[in-house]
Amino acid sequence: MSTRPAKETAVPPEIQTRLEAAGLRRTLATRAVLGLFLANPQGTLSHAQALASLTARGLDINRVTLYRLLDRLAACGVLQRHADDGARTWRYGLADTGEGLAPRFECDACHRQFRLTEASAPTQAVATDLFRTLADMGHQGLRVDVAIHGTCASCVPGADAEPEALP
Amino acid sequence: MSTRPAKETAVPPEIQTRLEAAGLRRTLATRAVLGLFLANPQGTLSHAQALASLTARGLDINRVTLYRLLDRLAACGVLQRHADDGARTWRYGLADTGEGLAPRFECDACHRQFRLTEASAPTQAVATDLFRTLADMGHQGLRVDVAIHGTCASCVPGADAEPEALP
DNA sequence: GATATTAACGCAACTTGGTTGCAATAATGG
DNA sequence: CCATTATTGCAACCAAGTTGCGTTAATATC
Repeated sequence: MSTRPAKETAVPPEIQTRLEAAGLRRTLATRAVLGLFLANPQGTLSHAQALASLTARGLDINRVTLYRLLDRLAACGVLQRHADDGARTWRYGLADTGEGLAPRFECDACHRQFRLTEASAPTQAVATDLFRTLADMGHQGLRVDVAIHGTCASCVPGADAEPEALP
Repeated sequence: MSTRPAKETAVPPEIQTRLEAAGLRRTLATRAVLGLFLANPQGTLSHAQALASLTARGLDINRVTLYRLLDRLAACGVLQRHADDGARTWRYGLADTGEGLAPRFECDACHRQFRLTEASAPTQAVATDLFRTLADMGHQGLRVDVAIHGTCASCVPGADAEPEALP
């Protein structure tokens, strides 16, 4: 086990820009949390999961601090926050950077989530379609959120290991 | 103001069936709540909203009772429950009966929601597409939930009346 | 490098939406 | 009418998230 601090995942310029634009300070916690999400760009984390990961890495961050940090990152567009259907919690994930509007898969069993980037094209098409319909009705559509609920591969009965549901 | 009890909206056979299949009893509360949703089939209600409506109609139902009743109705497939992105609450609406998978519109300002039945066809198409992709990946997709976030017509700046955000 | 400014932090108390245990009621089936 | 069992109401409880406030530490400026 290395004695050096965990290697920092490189921060994409896209994100770097947003951080600076919002005037966020580069604290230990900020970098750690950012690294957490960059390590698994398609996944999402609940506050509890993130806290657990940080603690596991030796970082002792106050839970309130983490709440606020996640909020801040979401506010400046680096993270995206949405309610978890199933658990009554928020989930955070890296905000969609490119064009594609990727649908999310949400496992009803383990509550894990991940973006299905490969399926973003058709979704995008429907989205623009919907926006048009809405505009005609006088509403203003801002974003479309496509969530697929089901059982993920590793939770399907018969899979190797059935991961325990995380908070 | 009439002294007769509020007229009961006719319960569609589809729903009737599910109620009986689950062996639910036809209590005052059950009928009242059902009527609440049947009165506005496209809309959704939070627990708080439903309770307020019931109270406004003179029904004095315990908040816990309502929680449980809503749960029961959702469990037997009459209602559909999903987390409200924005408020940290559940929202209930009549379950989709027919084929069409209607996307939901969710107003960020007043938190009201309603189904866009007219836009269900293209959404359905994408859904079946997604299911196939997911199946190939080893997941078991069960249902797709399309939510559009935005500002509804009556909350768009310049509208006649801006309804206050409801809990 | 020293200093001022202010974002970020940690703690404790609080709020909200929802859940649980249990005794009292009231639909339904016979 | 009686037995059975779903449903109700109450009170206490719980988990996730929020707020107020004094302290710490990035960043900017000298």
